[in-house]
Amino acid sequence: MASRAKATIFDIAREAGVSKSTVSLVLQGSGLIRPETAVKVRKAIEDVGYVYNRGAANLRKAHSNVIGMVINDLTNPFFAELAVGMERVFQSAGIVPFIANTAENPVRQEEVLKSLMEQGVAGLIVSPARGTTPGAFRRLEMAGVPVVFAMRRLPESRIPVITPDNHRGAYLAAAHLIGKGHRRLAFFGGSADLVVYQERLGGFREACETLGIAARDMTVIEGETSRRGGIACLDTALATSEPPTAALCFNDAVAFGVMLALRKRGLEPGPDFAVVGFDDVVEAEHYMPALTSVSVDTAGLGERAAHVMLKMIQSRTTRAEDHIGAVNLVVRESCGPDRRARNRPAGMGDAA
Amino acid sequence: MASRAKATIFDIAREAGVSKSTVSLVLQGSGLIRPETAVKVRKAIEDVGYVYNRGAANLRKAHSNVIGMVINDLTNPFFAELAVGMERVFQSAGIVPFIANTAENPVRQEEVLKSLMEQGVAGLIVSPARGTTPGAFRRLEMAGVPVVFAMRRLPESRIPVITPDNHRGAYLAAAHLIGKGHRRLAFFGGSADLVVYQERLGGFREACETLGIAARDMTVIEGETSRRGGIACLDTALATSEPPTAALCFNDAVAFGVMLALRKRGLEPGPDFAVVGFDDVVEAEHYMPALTSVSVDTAGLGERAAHVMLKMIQSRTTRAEDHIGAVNLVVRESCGPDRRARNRPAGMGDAA
DNA sequence: GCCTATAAATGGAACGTTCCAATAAATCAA
DNA sequence: TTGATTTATTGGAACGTTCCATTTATAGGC
Repeated sequence: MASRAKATIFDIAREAGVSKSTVSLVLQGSGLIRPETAVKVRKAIEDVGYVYNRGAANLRKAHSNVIGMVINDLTNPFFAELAVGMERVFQSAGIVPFIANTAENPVRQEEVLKSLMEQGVAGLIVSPARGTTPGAFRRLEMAGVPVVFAMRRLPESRIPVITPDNHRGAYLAAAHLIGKGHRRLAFFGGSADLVVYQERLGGFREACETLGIAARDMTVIEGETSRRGGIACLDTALATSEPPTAALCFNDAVAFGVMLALRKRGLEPGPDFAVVGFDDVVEAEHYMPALTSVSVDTAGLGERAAHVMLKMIQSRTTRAEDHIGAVNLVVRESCGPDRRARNRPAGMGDAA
Repeated sequence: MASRAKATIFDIAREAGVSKSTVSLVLQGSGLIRPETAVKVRKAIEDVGYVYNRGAANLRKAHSNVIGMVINDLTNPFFAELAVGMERVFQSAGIVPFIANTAENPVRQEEVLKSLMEQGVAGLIVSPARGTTPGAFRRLEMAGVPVVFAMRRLPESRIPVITPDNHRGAYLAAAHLIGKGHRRLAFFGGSADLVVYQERLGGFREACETLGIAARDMTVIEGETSRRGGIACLDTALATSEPPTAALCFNDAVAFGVMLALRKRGLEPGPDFAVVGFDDVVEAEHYMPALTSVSVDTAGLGERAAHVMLKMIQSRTTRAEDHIGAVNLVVRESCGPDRRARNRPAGMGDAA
C-alpha cells in the first residue's frame, strides 16, 4: 500500500468523494461536518496512509505547536531529570517537545537555536551553555519567540528564569557544617562565569560571616563541575598548610569526586572530612556513604518552567515572572557525627 | 528593529533591490550570483532580522534535514551517552538532531513517532520502548522514512539494527565468574519481552553449559532494570535454599542495586558475593568497589548508528546492514579475589 | 557593427495546508 | 409556496519557499 508520492488531502478528498476543504475540517476535528462524512473521510485517510504535513499547515497558521528544550549537558542526570519534568507537563498538554543538547558549547548552542527558530518553534526552554554571550538570544527576542531560562540565568537578560534558591541552599549547607563544629570550610568546584556559582558561593560566604568564620578560614577552589573536578579540588585543598575539614561542593558530581579522592587517601568521608553536595540527584541517596545534599526538586522546576512556557504561548507574551524554587537540606551520612563529640586528637582548633 | 510580521525573502528582496529569486539563490549559497550582489543581500538579511522558514522550503524540496532520535529512557545515563555519540557525528555533518523521550512507554512512543513524521523527518534513530508492538513502525515504513534501531531490536522486523554483541558479552562475564571458582551463578534483572534480555541470558546459559555448570545451579530472576530491581533480585536469590555466590546483572543499574543490597546485609561485594554488570557506564569505574562490567562502547555505537543513517538518507534507501559492536569485559573489583584462595583479607575494600 | 556565448538576475508555477466567503441542501415559519 | 434560517460543503486565495524557463546584461569573435 506504499504509494509512490506521499498522499495529500487531495488524494483523501478524491478517495472519499468530498472536497479538500472537508478533509481539512475533519483533520481539525471541526464540529461542522456531518458524522457520517467524517467517518468516510477518516477511512480514506487510513486507506491511503496519509501523513499530516505540519510544515505546510504552519505556513498558514503561523502558530506551530513545537516547543524546544535546549539542554546544556544531557549526560548529567540532573539535567536529564529537568527535561523529564518538563516533558511530563507537555505530554499532558498533547505537545511533543524536542530536546536539543548543546554539550555546554556556546557555538553549538547558536546552531541549535538557529535550527529551532527555522523550524518555527512556538517557544523555547533553555538551560544556557556556559559562556553564552549576552547577544545570543537577541534573534529570539526580535522574532518574539517566548523563551524561559531554567536553572541558569544570564547576567543582564530580561528573559524569565526558573531556578532554585541557590543562595539559601548554600547558606543552609554551610550552616549545617558549622553547626557540626567545623571551623575551616571549603567551597569546591564551579567557576565564576556562571551566575549560579556566584549565588551559591554568596550563600556560603554569608553563612560563614554571620556564623563567625573568618575569611582566612574559607577556602574557595574553582574547578570542573564533575567527579574529576572534585578530585582535583580536594587534592589542592589538602595540600595547603591549614587544610579545611569540610567542604560544600558546587554540585553532587563534584561531591562524589571529593569522596572518591578521600577514599583514595584512606580517609573516610564523614568522620574524617565532611562533604555536602548540591542538587540531590538520585544517586546521592544510594552512595556509600549516602551524600548529604541540597535538594532542589529538579523535576518540579522542570514542570514549573513548562507551565510558564505554556502560559506565555497562550497569552502571546514574551514576559513572565521569575520563579525561585524552594530548597532544603537532606542530611545523610557524608558529614559524619558532630565534630565536637569526637575524641579524635589531631589538635583541631575548636573555637567554641 | 523587531518588525511586526516576520520578514520573508520578499522583504529582503525589496530592501536589497533584487528579486526574491536572487535572495533564494543567495540563501542557498549558489555560485550563480555576483559576489557584490550577495553581499548586498546578506546585509539586507541581517537588517530585517530575517529567519529562514524551513517549513516553507521543505514544501518544495521534499527533503528535510531533520533527524530524530527517539530514546526510551533519558534518565538512564547509558542512553544519554548513546544520544551524545549520535550527536557528535550529526554535528559534524551540520545537522541538528532532535531528541525525543518515550520514557519506556509504547503509547508515548506512538505519539512521538507521529509527531516526528508530521514534522517531516528525513530519518529516525530509535531505541524502541519496551512492549513496542510489531506494527508500531509500519507507518514509517510505508512512508519510506529510513529508520535504524539502536541497542534494541524488535522480534521480526526488517529494520537495520546497531547493537552490541550481547551474547558474547554475557558469555565472557559468566566465564569470568566461573573462572573465579564460582559454581552457583545467577542472572539478575531484565524481562523476557526484550530481545536484548534473551541475547544476554543466552550467552550466560551457553557459558554455564560449556563450562560445566548444571542447570539447577543457575538462578534466573527477572526484575526491573534499575537499582531497585537489583535489590529485589538479590533478596529473593538469597532466600533460596542453595543461594548463588555470584551474579551477572542485566545492566549496571541492577548491579549497583545488588551491591547496595549486599552492603545492607553486611556483605561485601566481591569477597562475599561476586557481581558483574553490563554496559560499563561511567560510574562503574567510580563505584566502591569499582564494578566489573561488560563494556559496550555506547557512544561508539551511537556514532555508528548515525553514520548508517546518514548513508541511508544519502542513498535514499530504507535498508542497511545490521552492525554488531565488539564488547569486552572490564575487570575491576566487584568480583573479589579468586574464590578458591579465599582467606585473604580484603585489601582494597573500605572500612567495613 | 552584428551574432553568439556566457553570466547574472528574474517571473511564475508549484508544494500542502488553512480559512474566508460563497454556495448548496435541509429545515422551518409564515 | 416562499423567503428566511440553519447546517454542510466547497472553491479560491493565501502562506514562504524552490526551481525551471526566461529575460536581460556583459563579453567575445569576426
